Amino acid sequence: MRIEEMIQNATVEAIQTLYNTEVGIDQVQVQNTRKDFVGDVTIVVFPFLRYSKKSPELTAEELGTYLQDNVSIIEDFNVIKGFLNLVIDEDYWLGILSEVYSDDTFGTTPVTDDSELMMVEYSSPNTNKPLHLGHIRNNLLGFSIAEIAKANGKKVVKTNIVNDRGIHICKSMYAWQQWGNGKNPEESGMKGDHLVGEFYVEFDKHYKAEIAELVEKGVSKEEAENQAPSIIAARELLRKWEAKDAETVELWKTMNGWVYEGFDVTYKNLGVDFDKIYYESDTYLVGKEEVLRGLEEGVFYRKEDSSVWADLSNEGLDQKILLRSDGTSVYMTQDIGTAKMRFNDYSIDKMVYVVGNEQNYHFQVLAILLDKLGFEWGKDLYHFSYGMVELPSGKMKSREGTVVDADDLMDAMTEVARNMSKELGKLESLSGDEAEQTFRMIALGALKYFILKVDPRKNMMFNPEESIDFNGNTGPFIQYTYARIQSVLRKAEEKQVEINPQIKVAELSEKEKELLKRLSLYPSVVKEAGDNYSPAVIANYCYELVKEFNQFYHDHSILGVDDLDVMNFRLVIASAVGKVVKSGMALLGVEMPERM
RNA sequence: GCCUCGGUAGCUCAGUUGGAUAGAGCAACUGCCUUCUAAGCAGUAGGUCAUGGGUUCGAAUCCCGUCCGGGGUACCA
Repeated sequence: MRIEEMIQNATVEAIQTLYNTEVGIDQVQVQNTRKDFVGDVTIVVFPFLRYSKKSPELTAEELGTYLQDNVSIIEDFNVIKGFLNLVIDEDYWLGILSEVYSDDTFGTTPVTDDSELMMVEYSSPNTNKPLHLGHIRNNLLGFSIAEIAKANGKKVVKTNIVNDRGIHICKSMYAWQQWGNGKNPEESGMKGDHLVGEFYVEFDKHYKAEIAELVEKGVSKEEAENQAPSIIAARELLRKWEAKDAETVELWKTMNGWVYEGFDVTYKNLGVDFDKIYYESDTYLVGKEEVLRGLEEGVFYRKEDSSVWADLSNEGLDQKILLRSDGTSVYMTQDIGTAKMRFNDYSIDKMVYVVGNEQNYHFQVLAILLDKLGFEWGKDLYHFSYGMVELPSGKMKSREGTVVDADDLMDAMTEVARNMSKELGKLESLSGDEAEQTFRMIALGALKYFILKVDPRKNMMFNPEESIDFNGNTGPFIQYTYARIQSVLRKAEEKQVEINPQIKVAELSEKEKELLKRLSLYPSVVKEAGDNYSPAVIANYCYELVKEFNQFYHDHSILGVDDLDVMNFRLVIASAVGKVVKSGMALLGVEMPERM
């Protein structure tokens, strides 16, 4: 049992005995004692004054006495105003330490046969352009949430819905036909997704010029946007694609193939993966069928222009289109089909969509629509809604080229890591390959930590010039500390020092005790991260732990002490910190280098 | 207009179900590499928690108003 629960239970019991009142366990606030006070955990007694009908000090005194007498690990207590500070027996913390040292799965819950199955959808790229910084946040969050769920004992299926059809890819296809001159990734040496993205931009350039030309001739802007030859051609391609025109489908397959090859590289570099991939081209028809079924069953209605709508005014929302007047499907249609297919394929207990907060409304509607269509899981969907990534220059816009490209960013950061490492004279003993691998690890560690340490729900600012930082509260700082711990452990091994996790020392220093207390928190941190879908909780915990260790490391020599018991004890602490940090960072997808 | 999310140091962010004197990092300034890795450590400085009220033993945190910003708002995804 966790110490917090233990004390909560004992306090409930104390209040029952002393004041003859039943209180709920969650009414007992147990928190870590603030640094400047004596004690390890603190109970706030203000809420109990109404039962004790005594002053805060007296109430705390009474509770403290009871707890000290009845809970074996409570050694002492003191009272300051309404705060009851409890001093926990050192043996308790030492017990945690040897647990961390010997249990490789410390803090995690094993997956069993009857574990809940959670499906996490993330990434969800369009196939007309390469991945950018916004996708990076999505991918890192999705991957991390899946890992955190696993650590909390859930079965997880990571999934990706690829938006491989629609007007966007037709724009790239048309531009390639018109101005591509048969360009392809092999001959041009360009990454496939970048190549296709180039034509998407090309399309937009021509499209804009055509609009301007028409407006010049006196056509209204709205009409111009519909009459521009490029857009008409792109729409024609979409129509031909839906009609399964052989040539069009062939081009579509080829260009998507280029994009997938490119995506594979990006995903691999980013360190994310998927268990099951769905394609919109497979799911949109299922969605259409479902909408038509809903129409027959009277939950949707058709307007005179033959478009299909859902009336959500009873839910406090407005009308939502489900099929266009020309019968083609919209975004929502596809999501209905995808959901149906997924629930057919897996027995999903929890469906999580990792999608930006700009789509909050969409998912609110999706849940209601699925519910209306009779899927009992509809209202249980969880939209993990994360904030946008903003640049100093403002919002990223693909078409305007104001995006930070994912591949470029990773390359640039690796470059910085390499230069910095050389400047610092590090890793000179490693082979070129090993060093290169470490540079990448550091660069990705910096990027992942930077993005995951902030509250996912909030918008975040990314300044490409300043954000590539390797000092302070960063991934590399954590990696660096880990590498130093490994270095100490290697040296201990060279010296043939045996490590015994059971050994005790006469007295714990303040810093040592702080470290043990923090280590004991890891399981509840993992749980909290799982409950709140927040990798940031883990990132911040790891930083605090590592910072604490670094201070310890500077004040306490580990291998330089004469007392073997003390050396042993400090080695156990170092090793335990290393293990927890590695485990925690793995939940963020951050790898730990053995040296750096 | 309506809906929704936000506003904490110059900048980027933390801040436990309301708890003790609001914390980190960056940037600035001071020290510390002959000693287990200085991608580090120690220190100085930097705050009317947007703002006005309310709730109570206690508010950055909860409620209401105002200001500022992001996002959404019927045939883009």
